[in-house]
Amino acid sequence: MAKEKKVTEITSMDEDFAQWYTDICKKAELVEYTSVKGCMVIRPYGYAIWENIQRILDAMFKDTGHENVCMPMFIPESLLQKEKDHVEGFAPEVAWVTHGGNEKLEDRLCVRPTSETLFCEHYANIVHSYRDLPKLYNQWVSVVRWEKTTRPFLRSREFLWQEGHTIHATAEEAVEETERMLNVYAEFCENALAMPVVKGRKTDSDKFAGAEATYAIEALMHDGKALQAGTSHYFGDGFAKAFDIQYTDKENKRVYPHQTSWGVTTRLIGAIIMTHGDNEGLVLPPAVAPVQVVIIPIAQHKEGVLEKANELKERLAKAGCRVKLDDSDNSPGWKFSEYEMKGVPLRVEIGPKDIENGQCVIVSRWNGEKVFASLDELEKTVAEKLIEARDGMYNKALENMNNRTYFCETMDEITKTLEENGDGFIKAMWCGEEACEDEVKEKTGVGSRCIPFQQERRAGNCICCGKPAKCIVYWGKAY
RNA sequence: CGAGGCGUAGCUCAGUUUGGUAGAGUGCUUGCUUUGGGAGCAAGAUGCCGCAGGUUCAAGUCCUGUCGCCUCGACCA
Repeated sequence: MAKEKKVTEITSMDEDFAQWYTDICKKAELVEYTSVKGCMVIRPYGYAIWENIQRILDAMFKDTGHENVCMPMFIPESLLQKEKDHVEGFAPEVAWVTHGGNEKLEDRLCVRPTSETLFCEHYANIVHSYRDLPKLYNQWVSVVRWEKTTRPFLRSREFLWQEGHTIHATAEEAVEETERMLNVYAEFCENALAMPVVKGRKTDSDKFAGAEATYAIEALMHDGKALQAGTSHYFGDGFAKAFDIQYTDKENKRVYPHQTSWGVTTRLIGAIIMTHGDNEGLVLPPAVAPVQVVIIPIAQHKEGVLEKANELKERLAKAGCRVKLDDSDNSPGWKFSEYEMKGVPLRVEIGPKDIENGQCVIVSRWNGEKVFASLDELEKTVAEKLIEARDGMYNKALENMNNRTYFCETMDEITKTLEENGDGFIKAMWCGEEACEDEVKEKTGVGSRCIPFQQERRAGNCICCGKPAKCIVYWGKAY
């Protein structure tokens, strides 16, 4: 019978989380593989999610005073090598262009893995006076990092992202910018993606190559693994010195400016999948869902059903809703499954019986709740249900994160906690020494995720060496 | 890059042990009947068996090489 069909079935996440993830990517028509490893086709439905992410974030960037620019995709090797830590961090995973046509290039070109060096070269040209500062730039492009192990959205060799690059007169201003943008990311994740995050600073060993400080938002996935959802870096004047960017200040002195960079990537789509998805498939937060409401006519061949369905579609579209009417001749049951798999937040069913009663059925994807709604109040009810979906999804994800966050006082306790409860966030005190950080990872398998801004003192000593602790740290297994 | 697994129809896979006409389910196309949880019947189309060599009268099957994908590690957004 129908229920035995395997083709469209999604592997249960308890059975095989990795396969569940891959199934959703394919069956929800988000991506398709290509003949180049790690380079995927982002299909229309997947790309539409990215477009919504872009649209909302871009508005937030503009609101905070940023301008979009576009840098070249190639970086000459000589330019990449100007900042020592930076090149060391990225060189192992860059792709090189060695030929132009049949001619071998004198200075080979790397395909940008990130664009700090290009922005620096540019800033050196255009920043001369304190009057030229700050420059608050951002670009939406793709970058290439030749990863060995690849997974759709989480780790691909080419990925889409935005990279903000700003340059300021003072360190204070730059630090402020770094924090501001991390907050923008956190706000976006929590409001638009209904995804709770932990804001914090990365330990020194985990800093971006060339940064003075790296901040990150960390999210916890359904399987208890952590995912870095966004980063913001403070560079101090290190890049300015390496690239010889100087300006004349008010006192007519030549000084170095201070820089930042910050980015989020299509990995956010992976985060959405693994934060909200369930065994029926994807569950999309309304703000970024390509289709917010799907209308499914029941017995659509019957007089008046399609007309009514179209009328509802027009009304919802007019009310500002992204709405789709599926009048294909697939059975209603097929359509239910299809749009559940694709994570459409709300389903509106309209059939002869409903029309007779002046109502329709509204089903929420995130909790499966089914209600009858008066057709007169359709717009209002749909709007309420969409808000309810965002709030419900956020609270559910927050509860999952809280339930999977543990405080530990000894290394053995970490091991025991992970064994008993599965992966999650471990909160533990730390002395600040890299040796201890390494030892924790080696002995328990969890790495430091971040030093949260929201500090608490739950014990006096470092979990590893027992010396006085400096801070509490979130530890976890990461994607 | 280390360890393991897998490449046969759009998809999931059988067939490989023991060489002998290329298979199933699902999907796709057409028609009719259906329609409140992946509908039914009938007819039809679809294959460089990952790629390259080799052994053989004969290779999806055996041998060698190679490429790709998946899982787990190490590295990373």
